[in-house]
Amino acid sequence: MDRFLSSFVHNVDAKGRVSVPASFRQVIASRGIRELFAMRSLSQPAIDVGGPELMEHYEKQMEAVDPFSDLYQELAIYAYGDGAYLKFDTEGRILMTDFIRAHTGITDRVTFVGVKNSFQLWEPDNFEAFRGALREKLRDRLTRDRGGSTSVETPE
Amino acid sequence: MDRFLSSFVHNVDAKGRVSVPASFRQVIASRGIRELFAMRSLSQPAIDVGGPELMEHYEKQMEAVDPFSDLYQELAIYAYGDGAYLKFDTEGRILMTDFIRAHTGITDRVTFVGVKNSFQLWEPDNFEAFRGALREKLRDRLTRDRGGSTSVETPE
DNA sequence: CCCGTTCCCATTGACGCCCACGGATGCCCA
DNA sequence: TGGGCATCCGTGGGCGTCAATGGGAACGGG
Repeated sequence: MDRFLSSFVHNVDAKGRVSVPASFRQVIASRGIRELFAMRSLSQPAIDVGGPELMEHYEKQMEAVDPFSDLYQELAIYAYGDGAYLKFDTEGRILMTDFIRAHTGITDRVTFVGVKNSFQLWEPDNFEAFRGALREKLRDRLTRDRGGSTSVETPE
Repeated sequence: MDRFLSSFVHNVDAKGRVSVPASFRQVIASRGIRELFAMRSLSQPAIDVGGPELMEHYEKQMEAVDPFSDLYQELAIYAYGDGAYLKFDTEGRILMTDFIRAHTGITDRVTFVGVKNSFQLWEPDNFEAFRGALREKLRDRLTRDRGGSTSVETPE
């Protein structure tokens, strides 16, 4: 039970707060994550949330780049300037800031999606559409690769 | 929590004052930074702000240049000539001087961008445009040469 | 003496902490 | 096996605190 799994839809209250799923909080605690870090996903209208590894991932990549190059500077701005800390309140809730809303389209509901070592925040309809498209894509690929006599069934 | 992280937009009042984000002031205090340096970014319409390491960073960068060359002279003038020490008032605010405004285009709002060991001052619209372009650039790089040594990969 | 700069105080709006409620779940015991 | 109970979790609201902001007063240099 140490990885983020499954997805949950939670409500945003009038103050912009959302409860982080209890199971996610458990994972966070068991991993010893103290500070929750959030980054805009590069390819999706979603926010990636996780521990410091999320940022360290980019730091590692920066090590291979000339520290005085423009690319290095740009990576630094992306890794450090384009994210935010998320603070829990005493109830285990986080705030949907403008930074999150603008990138995801979230208003009054949020889908939490577990992605192993981190999780994502989505606007529920967006995620539903994305998930549907993703399934189809994967199904096509699977049927093709397997010679595709029958469709591939996934448990719901 | 000892690095400059995330970005904030603050207002400039009629006297030219802006509140430095509380979290940045906290980093400054925890690092024991006494004097805040400000100088022009070499590659962006932004001001770099930080402690003494910032100046050392510039100096290292300039070491690659012949100290008696015109380029060196020009770099020195560019970076130092218009550089400044920033003083806080009792409220934790700094002044938007003319040289800051001229280089960045800042008028009545400022974006503070954390970049690990220092932070930057941007005119909000400029930064937003820059950030958008940067995201696109990094995303292209990600999808184009996947697995390449210089590629940028997202976690998971 | 005037102007710019720094200090001090007031306001307001956001955020963190506290408590309260209701539904669902799981547990215990008959 | 089924009913009742305790607990946990998601949710909502009230309140105190602090940060961001704005304006006025005092100070100092030119």
